Formats: sequence, structure tokens, C-alpha cells
Amino acid sequence: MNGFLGTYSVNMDEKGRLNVPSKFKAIMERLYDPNLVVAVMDNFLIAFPQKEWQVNEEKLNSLSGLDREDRQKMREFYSQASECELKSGKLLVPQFQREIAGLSKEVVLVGMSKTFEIWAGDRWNKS
Amino acid sequence: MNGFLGTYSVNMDEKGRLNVPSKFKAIMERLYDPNLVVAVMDNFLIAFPQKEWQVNEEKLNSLSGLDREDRQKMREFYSQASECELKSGKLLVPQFQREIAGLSKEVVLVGMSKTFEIWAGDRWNKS
DNA sequence: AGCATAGTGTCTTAATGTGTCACAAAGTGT
DNA sequence: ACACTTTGTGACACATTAAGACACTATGCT
Repeated sequence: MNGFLGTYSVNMDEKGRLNVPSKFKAIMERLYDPNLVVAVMDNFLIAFPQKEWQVNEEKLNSLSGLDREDRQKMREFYSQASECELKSGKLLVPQFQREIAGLSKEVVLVGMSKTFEIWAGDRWNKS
Repeated sequence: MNGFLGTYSVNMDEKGRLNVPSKFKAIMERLYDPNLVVAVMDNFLIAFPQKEWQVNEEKLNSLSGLDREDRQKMREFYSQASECELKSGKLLVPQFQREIAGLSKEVVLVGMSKTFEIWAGDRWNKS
């Protein structure tokens, strides 16, 4: 089976949870790990399955911990990330990320093979 | 045996499923894999058997998941693709792809050796 | 402790997706 | 031309999934 593919439009509930499409859930189950790391990228979110996140983390670790710009990049990335478990097939997006990504009700999930993106419906349609 | 060849006209049912011609099915069976990845190309669809798709995926994986432009390229490609299993000899085309490709009832399947294309009947006839 | 807020599990309904069957059409061999 | 086989169509019943509602739990605050 392949990675995350396709574009899905889902509705977030009042508590900030969204139903992950069954195709995406199937991939998560195949990884035997319901944990995702959700990070902020510009004005949308990226969801990494745990394992993929680790790959990324290694890439970022190759940046210098002493260079000021590198540290700034790392700081932006790590400080805005959060770990989210998939519970009862639903993903709770933390409030601060919902605000950054402008998520209200209509949300678009976009498969990107190893990861998937979470967009506010209106921003996605404009881009 | 050769790859996908010829042009077939088939009818989609109300749920968006189409019967794959038996010649095409035979090729899929020879690959021991009922999985297809369907991607959007302009105003029609391309169906890749799993193995063929992986060739594409490897090319895209060399792109950086953090670079903005690379992500944009990946997004165009992945967001419009979907994995479809051949079930009971039938292929369900996801709604969003049916809309993009303008598929209603009359659909034309066109063999292209390693892959095959899926066209709306009227667009095919005009082109 | 009591309250407010944030997070979680579960249920119902509606929509979507799936399997199966019977019949019709097309193709094949004699 | 005929019977036989294979293939495609459409119908139907059934299964799965997503949306939304609601009640319950956990947490932090005063």
C-alpha cells in the first residue's frame, strides 16, 4: 500500500476534533502506531506519523546547534509542534494550532505520501 | 502478454464504479496486485498499477519535504491522486476525481502499455 | 470544594461504498 | 446459424463511514 494520497474535506467538531478519513486511518494502523506529530508550516499544518517525524528530526539535528539562524529555524519548528494521538478514529488539533492554521469548521486533509497536510477550507480553496 | 492496449467504452454505475475490461483485468492479475493508483492529468485520469506508481514516487521522494517549492510540486501530484483497489472486478473512482475528469455515465478506457487512461466519453470524442 | 473549560467515548442518522446476482450483450467454436 | 461461454450492465441488499449530538471525564483555577 502507498502513502497518504488524495484530498478529503472533513468537518471539525466544536471541540476541535476531526474524523480522519478511513484511508488515512488504514495507513496509520499499518504502522501500528496511532501517534502523530503535528507541526506548523506557514499557514497550514503538517501531520507526521511518529516514524516519519523521527526521520525529520534527524535532518534537523544535522543543523548546527550553534548557528543563530539554524537555531531560529529549529525553534520555530519544534516550539509549534505537538504530539497528537488518534483516538476513536479522531484527531484533536490543539487550540494554538487551530488558531495559527485558521481552522474553523471546514477542514481539508491533503495526502502527501509520507505525511498529510491540514488546511483551513477557505485557505485551501484560495491557494 | 503485452501491456494495456486498445480503447474500451464502459458505463459507470450511480456510485461511480466502472467495470474494468477483462483484458485489463487479466494484466492486473498477472501482476498479482489488484491495487491501482489513479492520478489526475489535465482533464482525464491515469491509472497506474502499484508497481508503476512506485517509480513515480521514488522520483518525488528525492524532493525536500521542507522546501516550499518542492512541497508545492508534491502537493499538486499527491493531492489529486488516490489509491483504488480493484474489487469484484470493479474500480471505484473517488468523487473528487470524477468531478475533475467530468465523468458521468459514459467512460472511455484507453490502454497506454504500462498504464491506462480514463476519459469522460464526450471529452474523448472531442479530442 | 465548586466551577469552568478542555478533552473523550459512544450513539444515531445519513451518505457512501461494496458484494452478489440475474439478465443482456458480445464473442467463440462447430 | 446455432449453442455455448465470457463479459458487461443494472439492480438490490448489505456494510462501512462520516457528521453531529450528547453525556461523561479530566484538568486547572479560584
